[in-house]
Amino acid sequence: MPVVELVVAPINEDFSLKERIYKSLKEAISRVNIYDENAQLRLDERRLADQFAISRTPLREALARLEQEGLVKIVPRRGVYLVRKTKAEILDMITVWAALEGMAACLITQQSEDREIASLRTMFSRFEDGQLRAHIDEYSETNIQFHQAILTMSRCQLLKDTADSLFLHIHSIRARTISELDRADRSIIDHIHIIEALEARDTELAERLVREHTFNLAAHVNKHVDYLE
Amino acid sequence: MPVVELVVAPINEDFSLKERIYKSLKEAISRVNIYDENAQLRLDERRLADQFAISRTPLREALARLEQEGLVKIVPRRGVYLVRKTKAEILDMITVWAALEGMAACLITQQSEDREIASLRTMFSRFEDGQLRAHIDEYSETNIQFHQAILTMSRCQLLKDTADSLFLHIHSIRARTISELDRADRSIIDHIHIIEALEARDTELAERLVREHTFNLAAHVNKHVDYLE
DNA sequence: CTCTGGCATATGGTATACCAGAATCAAGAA
DNA sequence: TTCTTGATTCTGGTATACCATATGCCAGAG
Repeated sequence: MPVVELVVAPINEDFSLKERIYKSLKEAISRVNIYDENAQLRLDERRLADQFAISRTPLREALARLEQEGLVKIVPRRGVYLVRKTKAEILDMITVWAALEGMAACLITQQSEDREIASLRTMFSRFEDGQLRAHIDEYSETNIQFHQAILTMSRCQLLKDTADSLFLHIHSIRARTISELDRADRSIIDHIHIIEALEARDTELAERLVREHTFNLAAHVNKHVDYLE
Repeated sequence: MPVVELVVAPINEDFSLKERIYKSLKEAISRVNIYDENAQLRLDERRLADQFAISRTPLREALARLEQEGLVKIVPRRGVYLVRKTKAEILDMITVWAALEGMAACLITQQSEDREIASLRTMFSRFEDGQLRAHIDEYSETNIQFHQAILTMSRCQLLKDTADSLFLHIHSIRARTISELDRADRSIIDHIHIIEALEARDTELAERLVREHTFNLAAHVNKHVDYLE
């Protein structure tokens, strides 16, 4: 049957400026190392509005959302500031992350199919013996993807969404600490053990390993990270 | 030394309108049974602005925050709507809640003092044998306070904050289901067992009991709650 | 009666103007 | 020099006007 009707695209195009501004700002913030001592923490509403070539109104609505998310702090009549998390807050985040990812592992052992779990293994195939240290940057990325995959496989969208909102803050920490070689070695071993526990459908072990892995990060941060005040 | 200086109140008064509007709206939303078939889900920006006697700008910034939180949905050129969660989303929330409260229980067994844990017992002293059914409404409130207390005692502020953001949605469900008498009986027994596990510093048991208790709510919702689509 | 098209209206989106508090700096007094 | 003080400027807060689209009503064509 030939097409006799005009078929048009559903058109969606995220229209609103405030939505695009929000995403754009969030993306920009994630690229700034806010813990660098020279980091510019102050944002200027009017200057930003100029740069985006929009008025302050939609920009302010985007900022209101970012404040709700804890990325910026708006101080009345003082300014808008990027928020630096304290070490205690980072540790709190890691604790919550451990709870979320642990639950995800728990769910995976109960409902995922074998081949799904097996797919986790392939993520690390590139980094077999000896290849790890040569591709440390690439591994850092894979490391993050692994944890994202765990959360996604839980099939609990909120679990992943909640973790994602923490991710932005933990991201820079994890990427920074993984570059220490011995931690990368340790990390990949932990991951393999986690995968094995998932494959064995050992709910308690899988969850325990995930938590321990995450709490190792917490311990590391607690001991070695000093740039948080 | 006599007071020779003018001593004035510390002045704080949450200045910004948008902050007060935000809280006020959130509070108002929590009082509406959005699942009632007659519930008015549509919000009118201009009418609300009139009622608050402010302009639309700060109101819209408050709405932007509420949207970020998932309480309302702003549809471009259509309107602002209160969000009805689907049953699947409620179940997801309960899953995340279980992860959070479970972690809280875990932390409590490791770091709380005995007297802190003991204070949980006193919450239920009013409802000893036979008194429960007579004060079912009051118990519903205590029930909620118990779970809040667990999260607070974890000393992980983010754990509690994250749970609080879910609380608004779960609140009405928990309050509604608890009024079935047999569930209240079961509930108080579960709570006592949880407290006993905490007192015994049995980390794994405490966490498991908390999770099971929460998942019982999920199962109940899954089976008996039909007003969510 | 049914359908089409246009107009009036409602509603959120955006731009702009103005306000008030805060910071900065300069000038003058001690 | 140092402190006070006031003016200027900067910044976020708020109000208001206007825009574009969605919706509903109604008249007119068929």
